[in-house]
Amino acid sequence: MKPTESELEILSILWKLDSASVGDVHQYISKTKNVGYTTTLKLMQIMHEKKMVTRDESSKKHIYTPTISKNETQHFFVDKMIDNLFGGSAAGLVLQALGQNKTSKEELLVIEKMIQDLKKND
Amino acid sequence: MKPTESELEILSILWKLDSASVGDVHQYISKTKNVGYTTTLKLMQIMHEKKMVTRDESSKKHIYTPTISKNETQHFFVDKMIDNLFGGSAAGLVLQALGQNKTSKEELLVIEKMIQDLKKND
DNA sequence: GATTGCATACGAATATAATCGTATTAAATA
DNA sequence: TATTTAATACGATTATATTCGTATGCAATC
Repeated sequence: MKPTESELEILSILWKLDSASVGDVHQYISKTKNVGYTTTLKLMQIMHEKKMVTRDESSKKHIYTPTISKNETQHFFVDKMIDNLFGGSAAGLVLQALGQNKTSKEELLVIEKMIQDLKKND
Repeated sequence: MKPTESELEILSILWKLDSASVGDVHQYISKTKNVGYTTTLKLMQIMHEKKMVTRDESSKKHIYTPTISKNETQHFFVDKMIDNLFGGSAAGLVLQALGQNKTSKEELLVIEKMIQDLKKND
C-alpha cells in the first residue's frame, strides 16, 4: 500500500489522534495548508475506497481509523528510499541522516545501544 | 529541485556513469523495466528543460550530465522523510533503518565511529 | 545522390493526484 | 413541522507524470 503525499499527511494526523472525523483532520491540515474542506473529505473518501482507513458510519459524522500502521508505512518508505537512493545500503541512509541532522546526545546513545544489540544478535 | 520517481531512476544511472547518452540510460533501464526508447528520451528532455541535467549537443548523440548531485538529492529526500514520517527526528529514521535491514558488522562499526565524532563535536 | 539507420523533437493520449463546487441528506432547533 | 446548519456524495476540473507514435534530421554507406 503506497499512500500519496496528501494521504500521508492525513494518515499522520490519524495516527496521532487514533481516530478522527473529517472535520478534525481538516482543522489540523488548515493550520499549515490552505485547502477546502471538501478536498480533505474527498481524499478521505478515496482512502476509504482504497481501504487505507475504515470508517464508523453509525453517526452522521463519520469517524475514520487508519488500517495501516505508522510503523509499516515507515518501513515501506525507508525500504524504498534505501533501494532508490542508497544502492540498497541501509548504512548509507543512516550516515546521511546522522550527518545532516542535529541529533541529541541522548538519541545518539539510544542508537549506540541498538547497534550493540545488533552486533550481538548476528 | 524535486525529481519524480522516473527522474530519480535516470539520475541514479547518470550518477553512476557521470555522463551518458539517452541510449546508454535506456539500456540500463531496459534491464528492469519495459518501456519504450522515446519515453526515456522524453523524460530526459524534460529533465533538461527543468535544468536537472545539462547536455552536450555537439555531436548528434547528445550527452547528458546531471546538475544536481547525488548527495544533495539524498539530503533533500532524507529531510523530507524525517519531516513527513518521523516527526522531525532523525534518530527515529535511523532506528527504523537499522532495525529493518541487515547491516553488516563492518557497516555498524562505521556508524559507531560517526557517532563518536558527533558526540565530540557537540 | 539515394537509401538506410540511428537519433532527436514534439504533440497527443493515458494515468494518477489533488482541488473544489454543487447537490443531497440528516440532525438540531426554532 | 419548517428552517437552518452541518455533514457527506459525487462529478468535473485542473495539474502533473508517464507513455508512446509519428515526423524529422543527419550522417554513414551503398
